[in-house]
Amino acid sequence: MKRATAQNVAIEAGVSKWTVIRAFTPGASITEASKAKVLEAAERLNYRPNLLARSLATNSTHQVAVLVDDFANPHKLPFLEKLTASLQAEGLVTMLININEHYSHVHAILNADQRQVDAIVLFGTAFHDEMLTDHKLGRGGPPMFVLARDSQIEGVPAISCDAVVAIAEIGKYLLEKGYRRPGFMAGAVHCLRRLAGGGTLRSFGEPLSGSNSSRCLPSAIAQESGAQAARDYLSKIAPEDRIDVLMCENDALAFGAMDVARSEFGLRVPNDLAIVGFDNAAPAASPAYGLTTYEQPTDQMVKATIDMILERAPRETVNFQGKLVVRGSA
Amino acid sequence: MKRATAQNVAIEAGVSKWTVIRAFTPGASITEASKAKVLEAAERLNYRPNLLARSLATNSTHQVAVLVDDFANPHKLPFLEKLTASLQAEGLVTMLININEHYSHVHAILNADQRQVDAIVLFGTAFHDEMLTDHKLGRGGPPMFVLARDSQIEGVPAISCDAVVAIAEIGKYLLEKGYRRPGFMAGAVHCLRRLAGGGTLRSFGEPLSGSNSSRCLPSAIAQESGAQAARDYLSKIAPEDRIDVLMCENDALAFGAMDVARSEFGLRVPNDLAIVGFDNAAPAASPAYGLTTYEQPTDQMVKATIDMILERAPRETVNFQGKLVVRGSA
DNA sequence: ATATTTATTGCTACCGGTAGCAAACGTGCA
DNA sequence: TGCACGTTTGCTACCGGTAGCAATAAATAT
Repeated sequence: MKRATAQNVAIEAGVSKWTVIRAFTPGASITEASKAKVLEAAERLNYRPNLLARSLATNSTHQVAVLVDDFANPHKLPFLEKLTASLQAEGLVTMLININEHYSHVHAILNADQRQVDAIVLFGTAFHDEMLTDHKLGRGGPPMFVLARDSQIEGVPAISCDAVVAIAEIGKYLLEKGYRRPGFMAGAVHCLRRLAGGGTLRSFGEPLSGSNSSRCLPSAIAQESGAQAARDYLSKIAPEDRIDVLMCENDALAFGAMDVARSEFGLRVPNDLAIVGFDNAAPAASPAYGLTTYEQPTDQMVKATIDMILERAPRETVNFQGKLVVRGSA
Repeated sequence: MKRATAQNVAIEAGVSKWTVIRAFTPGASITEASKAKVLEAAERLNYRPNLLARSLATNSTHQVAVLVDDFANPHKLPFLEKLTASLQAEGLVTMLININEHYSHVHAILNADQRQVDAIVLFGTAFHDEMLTDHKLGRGGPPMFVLARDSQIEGVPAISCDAVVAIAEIGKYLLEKGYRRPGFMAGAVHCLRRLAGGGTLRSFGEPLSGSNSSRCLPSAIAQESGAQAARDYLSKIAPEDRIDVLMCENDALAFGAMDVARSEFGLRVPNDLAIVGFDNAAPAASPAYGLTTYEQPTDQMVKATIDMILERAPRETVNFQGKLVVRGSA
């Protein structure tokens, strides 16, 4: 059975299709009598307005594309929950696009654009292709935003946690605690880093002043990668030459590293090796890990993103301050 | 700058808009010459077809709504990753809808329906409201599927992991290991349970034959709830009266319970209390937990779901067999 | 009772495509 | 040169709504 249209309801109710539409348009000019008549007919035919047609006519879909490329980070899930819930509260719906080796950013953006989404959110994902950004989407394309990562792209605001402040705060804390030989573990997805490489280490080195220089362990983003990177490092470097604290770009890496350090190398955390994460993912709070980490102000970030999408706030890069969550690991 | 339409390109290229459309329709009847002419003009104007208009005309959006209500379960994330990736590989895009106290199933289904999605997948979510299912969506609505949970609803096929087999297998294993006093912890979201209440306990009780009866600890789904439920139970029941193995409806509950048992009650797992989860979520593999759990065949389930959506397979409930993953916790 | 204002209803045109028929075009063959 | 045939192009009608003007009905003023 084909679905009923406004026209069908109109015939059923003995009015014109525009009257039917009005019955479904809040605040439209229509008498109570005909509205009731229409609603009754609509009920009989089980009519529900076609939002596709409306979107076409009004040039607004109330859909927001959210691109994610790192499903390995457990932190993504609660963040995604907040984001979707908040979007829905504003009448927006989420188009979730998984960026991977078979489905590139360009692919995703082009697709979202053709589907006429109201905005595109690069969630924890950034990319370079200026050619696309500037040219293809310059002309009437949807606005783009980068969430939870910094943006290198002109005209694409970023909504993120202030990495410099975060690093400084973590560094200060570690320094006070007496750590002097820090190491940094970064995820290696897509050439960009949330806590951008050099800058990070320098900021961290600074509070530690003349201390030993930092070491960087590259890896892909994921718990298993964190484990592997830690394994490589610990088996290669003699105990006396090792770092005394490991900062990880995200908690997933930290969990992997901690697992390996404890169970494969018998190291005590934090005594033999302290570990700091970033995100305050759920398992960090569990006594099994007790990870000292840094919590992003996700509520603020989500709110800011939506405000920009709805043009309730200027569309420009903003940085929020997170907070250090001290637990047993450092 | 407004986006270019086929009509604009047509004028630019000196042809009719239908020729423009044909240039963008694979296999359409058009000469190489005019196709090149059109593509060049399209490039100049930065034309990209409007999929909204196409969807309206073809009556197919290539969008699939995925409803999720339990973001607290870490298992959802990799599952969601697979689902989105597989959908995208088939040219389908995911509309992710977050079901919560502010946004009900009915709300979500109605919205998805009005957006003309090609299918609705209740992912790990089930609901009763037959009134809606039968009446409202009976008439030309999108097909619905329940993924990773069983379906009570007539005409809504479920794609899930065979719970009876799973429970039997777990029970058999635990029996062999000598456990005799099992307890079961179920999530209490929305009245439905994946391993439906009574049946579960009976299946589990059966292999344990004449042994002590099972205990059920109700709670909401989430790690914190698991912790709370375990805390309540352990502080209330004397050590000698306690269960010897706790089966949890999902890993998140198991993690919470294990944390509490170990760190708050000093119990050794599995010696003092064995714990079994369900899902094989990422942290289960980590030495920090080493959780014995049951892995759902997610690949098969996702594939089956998509086959049904695309009508490559009959739309009927299917059950796949998972496998027991034995680790240290039981 | 009639004129004037206002609320309600119906209308045309349009959003940007698709489907499928009809005309125009070229080509091969008689 | 003329005709049949297949290809290419253009056309009308349509998908299911929205916008905003015009006509009509109802309410108020004179």
